Amino acid sequence: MSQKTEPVRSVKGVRDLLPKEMQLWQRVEEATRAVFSTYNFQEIRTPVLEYTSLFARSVGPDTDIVSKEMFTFEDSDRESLTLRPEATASVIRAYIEHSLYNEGGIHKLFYMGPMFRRERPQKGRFRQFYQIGAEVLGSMEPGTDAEVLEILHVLITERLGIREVNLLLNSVGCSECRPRYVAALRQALEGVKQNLCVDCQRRAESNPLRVLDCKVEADQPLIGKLPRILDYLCEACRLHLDEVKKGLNQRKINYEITPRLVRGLDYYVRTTFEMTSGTLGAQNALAGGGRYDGLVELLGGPRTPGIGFAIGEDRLVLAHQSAATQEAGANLIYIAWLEDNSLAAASDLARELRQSNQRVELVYSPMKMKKSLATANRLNARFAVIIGPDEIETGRYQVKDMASGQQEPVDRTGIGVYLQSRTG
RNA sequence: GUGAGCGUAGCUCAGCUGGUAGAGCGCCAGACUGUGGAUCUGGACGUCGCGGGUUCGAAUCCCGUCGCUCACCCCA
Repeated sequence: MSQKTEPVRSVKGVRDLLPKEMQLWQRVEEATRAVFSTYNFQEIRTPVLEYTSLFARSVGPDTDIVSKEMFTFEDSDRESLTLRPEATASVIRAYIEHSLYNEGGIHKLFYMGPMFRRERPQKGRFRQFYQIGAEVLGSMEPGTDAEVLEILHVLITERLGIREVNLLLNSVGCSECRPRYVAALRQALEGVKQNLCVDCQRRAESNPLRVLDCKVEADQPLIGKLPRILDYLCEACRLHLDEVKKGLNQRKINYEITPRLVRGLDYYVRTTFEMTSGTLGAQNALAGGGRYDGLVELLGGPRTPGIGFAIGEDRLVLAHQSAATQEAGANLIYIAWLEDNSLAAASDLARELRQSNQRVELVYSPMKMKKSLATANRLNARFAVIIGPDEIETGRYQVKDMASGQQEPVDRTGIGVYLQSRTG
């Protein structure tokens, strides 16, 4: 009889952002643009689709992102394409491809948009997620690092009022000093690794730095005794870190030096950081980033220092949610018409009000007064304009303030001004 | 990739040890024929995720499967 067809549905780990939640997203994005603008950052948009080799070369072939989390497929001309898992590589690619370095000076760029990683979804983690990011190209000054961190701080804690925020700071050294540290770490692990969890035993071989990131309680005492990268930094890296710390102190931005902070992308050098919030659940990283002085060169451009960060917008919205409420129909004007012959007058008025940028709702189905006002109420309208035979005849429409219930007749010709002055 | 929990009305959920489906909210209508948010009355809406098994009988028990959620992992 009624054989129901299987309804279509969305792909695992991706989701629709419905109008109700989009308000929050819009507010977050507006604040973001405003902040970036004050620091004279300019927006850049790069494609979602890139050649796979871009990420293999920049992010690193042995990272989790590249080795198991990318949406990669072969195009019909046999080219391997990938849905971007992050945007720094793309921004650098664009910087090189369009020879922006020839313009001279420092490039300060920001972007926002969807990224894709094929992970198992959970709270704050999706397969299509959104990042807001910034990249500064052409400055190796520690003052730049401090300003980049200042932007994060201003946006997240000051502008968006997110609570329980921690800024974790570390230096992962450079190509000169990091290998020395990794060697020392490997050696130290040889002695103790049989007492660590199975994951750590594996990491000790494949990626010793990852051991530092282990969260297993029983492993902590042993990990605490491992060599610290800060003790192995070369002179230049140590000075750089000191200057960044000074910059943060001067700005009165709280941070925590975290020698165990390791980033999941291979291109980072020197300054690395992460911002977490206790309001988020297990996936508590709100933003992360660092310096990547060798990346532009690695991707075929001129030697150019860089630093940047990426904020997880989904998580930012999640954390922002607590403090946010906004009525749907702010300043909405609802037009309640009563008889067929008043519809024309209603739609004329609607068009006129809209021309002066007022938000107007006009429903075309005929309704009784009672239902019409109930609709206005549900839409959370600020005013209802009542137009019926009496109003048409007198040329004065009833304007009702929905909050107070008060209403008064207003001259047809003066309605625009009347409403304008009351809805701001 | 691994583990745990959960899939019943638009939403939130109840339904004990098997007897064939309920509440609240929401929605629609009326009480109130040109005045909303309160109240009352009535109404519509369910392949009980899907498939199979056990049984006279399954939302309930068993197996499988799909989906969602959270956690591990990893990261933003």
